[in-house]
Amino acid sequence: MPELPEVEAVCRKLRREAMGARITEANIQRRRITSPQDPAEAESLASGTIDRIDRRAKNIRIRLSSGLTMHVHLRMTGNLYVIPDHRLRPLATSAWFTFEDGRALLFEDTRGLGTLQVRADDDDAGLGPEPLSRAFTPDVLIRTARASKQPAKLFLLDQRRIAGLGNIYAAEALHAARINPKRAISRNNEAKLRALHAAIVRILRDAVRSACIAYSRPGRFREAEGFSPAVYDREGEACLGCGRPIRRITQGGRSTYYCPHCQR
DNA sequence: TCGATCCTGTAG
DNA sequence: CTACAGGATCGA
Repeated sequence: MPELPEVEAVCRKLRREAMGARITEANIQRRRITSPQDPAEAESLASGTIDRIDRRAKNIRIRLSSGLTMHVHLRMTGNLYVIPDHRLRPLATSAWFTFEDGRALLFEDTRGLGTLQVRADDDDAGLGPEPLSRAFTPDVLIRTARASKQPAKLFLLDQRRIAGLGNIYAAEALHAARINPKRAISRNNEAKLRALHAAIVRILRDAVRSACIAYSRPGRFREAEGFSPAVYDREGEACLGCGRPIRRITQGGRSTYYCPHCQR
């Protein structure tokens, strides 16, 4: 389930629970998650105390006292959280890191598509601006949009343009801005692009807020109340704007939900 | 720009 | 049984 807001929530919770912890043992359970890095190398590098935890796009970065950084990407089904004892780890464990105080940082991932690498730097090459940072201004969006021939939906999913938007929130933002997902992003006028910028920021902020509430509750689970999609996963249901049915199409191999009437 | 691919789980 | 899943990369 992780898109930017959920990753942000995971990150903030980790920051409260794992900052300053000393890693005494690292265990990569699924070899492929570190690819192309050798799992043994990742294990040997993941030591020392945790100095900083932050997020870039959908990556969680855990900075270690050695100066190295663990880069964790949860992909579709990953989750990263602290458990009281590593022996409590679930079956679908991709990696775990024991702390000096007996707790453990757990990387759980049902599908196992998530990744973890220990790298010498915060290498973000190629990622676009963070949509919730000051760098993401309406003018930045307008400039990059004008230069792209991609369909609007694929443009929003392209991490090189805007870092961190995913399938749900891309669809929601396009609906809020009344933009047709199939149409080239560059063919929208300035007013629409400004509306899109505002929609992205507002929707992500709201989603971060509800994700944080959901994740801060005891247990390791959630269920984001507070956020109910206007179009996502609502094929055939009534558009909240015009009452006509929401349609589902495929773009880039993934579902896009939109209202053909409101989003022209 | 498409389709396949990495995996497992669940809904229909 | 098939289709699909909130992600991203690769090669044709």
